[in-house]
Amino acid sequence: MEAHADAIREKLKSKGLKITPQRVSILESFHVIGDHPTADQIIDLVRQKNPNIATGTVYKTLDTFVKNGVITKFRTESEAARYDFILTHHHHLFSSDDDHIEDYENKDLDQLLDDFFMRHNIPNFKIKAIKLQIIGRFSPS
Amino acid sequence: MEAHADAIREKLKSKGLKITPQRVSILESFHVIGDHPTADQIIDLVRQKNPNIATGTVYKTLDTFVKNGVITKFRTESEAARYDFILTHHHHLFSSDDDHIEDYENKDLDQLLDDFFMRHNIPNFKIKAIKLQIIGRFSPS
DNA sequence: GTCTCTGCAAACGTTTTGCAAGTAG
DNA sequence: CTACTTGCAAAACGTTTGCAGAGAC
Repeated sequence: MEAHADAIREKLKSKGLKITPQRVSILESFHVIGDHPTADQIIDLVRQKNPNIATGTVYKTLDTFVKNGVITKFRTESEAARYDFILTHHHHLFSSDDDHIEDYENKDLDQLLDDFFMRHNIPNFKIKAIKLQIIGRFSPS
Repeated sequence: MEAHADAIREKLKSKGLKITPQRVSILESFHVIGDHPTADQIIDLVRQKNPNIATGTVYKTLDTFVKNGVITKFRTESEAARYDFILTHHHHLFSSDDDHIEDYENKDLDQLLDDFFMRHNIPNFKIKAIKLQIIGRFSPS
């Protein structure tokens, strides 16, 4: 029934995490919401199928996933943290009008930045990662 | 006594904001804390000289300052928002070990990014600003 | 004198915690 | 069987709000 269920079980197993219905539900929700959900959005969605799931459980689970490299967590201008199912290095486009966020991935850009900082070393600082926050306006396509 | 007091009064006046001891204290605190303080750090510092200042007042004041372009506000991986006294466009270096943050400003970098996105247009998106989060490790100088 | 700002306390939204009961392995 | 996970409720944390009194201009 759920197309991603097997892949999700595999992923949990490969990280040495126990497979529970709650965990599977939470990971499935990323495929439905797609975007970059807040904990609250995940709770709402998961409760449609599993009304008894506790708020604390979702937070603990998301935390476990972040710690085990299943998902990542980031923050925007607004209060609530957001979770990201995509693990490969990427940047974000932020709408200046609302909370909408999209991914942006471009190897040339990353190469350009690498080259730049190779040439312009920052004193007493060793770069581990560079993330761009690209703020602007989405226009209807 | 306070070296920056006059400049601060000028700045408030130029923005059409009333000059109150609380507002002056809060702006002075940026020169003491230097870094990128949280509201909480500002409250602690301001209370050393002005023990009666209310939490709500500090938040409201910081908000007023942001709205009037006196300071800016941004978020990091951690919970609390941070405030920035520097208004010119700049990027941030984030310590991967602790909460330390430093500014990074480089016109060449900004030019490089402008050129890049001029050549690589993002469909249905109009860029307004680009902020780099440069994550890494500060080494003792 | 007017209008804004301040202090206070209550409340809000998000997230964390402690613990007893439940469940995956 | 054991260790980890869940549900629940309380509380912690950062922040916002409403209001009455105080203060800047």
